[in-house]
Amino acid sequence: MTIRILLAEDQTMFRGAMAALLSLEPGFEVVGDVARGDQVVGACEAFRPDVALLDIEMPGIDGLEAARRLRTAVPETKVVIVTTFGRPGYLHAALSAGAKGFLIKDTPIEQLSAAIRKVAEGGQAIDPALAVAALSEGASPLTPRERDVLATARGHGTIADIARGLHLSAGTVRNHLSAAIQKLGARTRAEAVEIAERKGWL
Amino acid sequence: MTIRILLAEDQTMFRGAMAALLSLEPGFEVVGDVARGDQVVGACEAFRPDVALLDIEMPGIDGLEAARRLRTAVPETKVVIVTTFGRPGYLHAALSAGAKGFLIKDTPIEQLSAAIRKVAEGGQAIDPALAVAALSEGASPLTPRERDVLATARGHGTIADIARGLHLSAGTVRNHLSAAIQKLGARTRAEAVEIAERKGWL
DNA sequence: CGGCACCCATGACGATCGTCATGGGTGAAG
DNA sequence: CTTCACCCATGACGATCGTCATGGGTGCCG
Repeated sequence: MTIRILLAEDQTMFRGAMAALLSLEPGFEVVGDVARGDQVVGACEAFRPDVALLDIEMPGIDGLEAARRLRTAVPETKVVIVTTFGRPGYLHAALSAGAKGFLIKDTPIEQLSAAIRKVAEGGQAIDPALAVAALSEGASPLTPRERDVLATARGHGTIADIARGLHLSAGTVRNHLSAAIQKLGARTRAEAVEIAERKGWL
Repeated sequence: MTIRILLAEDQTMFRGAMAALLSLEPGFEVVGDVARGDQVVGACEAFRPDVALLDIEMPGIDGLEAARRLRTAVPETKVVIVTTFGRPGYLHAALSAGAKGFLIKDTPIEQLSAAIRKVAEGGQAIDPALAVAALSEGASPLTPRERDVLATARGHGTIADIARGLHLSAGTVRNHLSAAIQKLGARTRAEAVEIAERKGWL
């Protein structure tokens, strides 16, 4: 019985290479491949794959959001997240989105094949190194609002801009930022954004 | 006559997939693959490939620096840069580093194969969309020192830190940053760093 | 009900930042 | 030699930022 796979990945070259390679693997069949997150649900509804390989960084909606929607729309399709960045927050988000597998792209293809088989059989496949990292890092210390402010701070320059973007007073924004800066051990708004982004707390 | 290829790419999964796929292509032979920029020259000296496929973002030294060193160390090996980010500055840097080809990873594999063949025969293969972008963007407006200061600003938080890292007075750093901010049309040091990074002027 | 955490806001303080004017030193181009 | 661009530095100014104290509002939980 062959395992039917859907591929979601925005880099055309990588997507093509993976599709070709997985098709060669005995017992695998790549039934579709998409380049955008917002095409995942539609493709899965059409092809009914056993496993969906989702990148996180994609145009449209990201892989995590796609996984969330897939869980209710096509629950029989198991999700494996394959991402470039081993951010601990990503693993948390992926698991709570119902993903059964989580690998970073810096792992050999043999492990990817093994993970696909394991997940197709109803098991799980989590990158062990990332699991310990996620445990040691812990969850985000930021309150939801602090997260919002920090996320808006990435891109817009001045505090006034952020305040305008969130319909808040400038003082409130400064307070949230100050709290975030302290919690993250940063000394600048920019540093705080950098840290939160690296840990996947954005 | 087969084309001998060396692969330099830090993402294991991508590297493995490309190696497998290119090996299947008739007339191609992947003679080696490395994961770090500082292993490129050594591997090329050992294997003498016709074409070296270099990623830019790599640990050790980046693909551009590797291309520069390769030109004097193993001049018979032609360089093709394959990178994730289509930053105009990258194309400039790659060409002046002696690269014969330049593609972004968001292009089909068939075009990669075609580019490899063209370069192996002594021709060139430049992504046309990027070429026009590089021409319209133009070269970096930053002076060398402004570039240094901006590069140091990415990471270190306060001006005092940057000044310490470059053995400068805080005032001088502020002046260079002010000039860079104006030239880039930014309103914040962080914004200026962001813009310069996106255009490949870091 | 009484904590408790989070949200929003205000005001004030010192530190830092971005801008400008100014000046001296170097090296390449005319 | 003059001009020009770049480098480094200093000082001063106003704007912004990060911190703190304080207060009122909400909703959850023991």
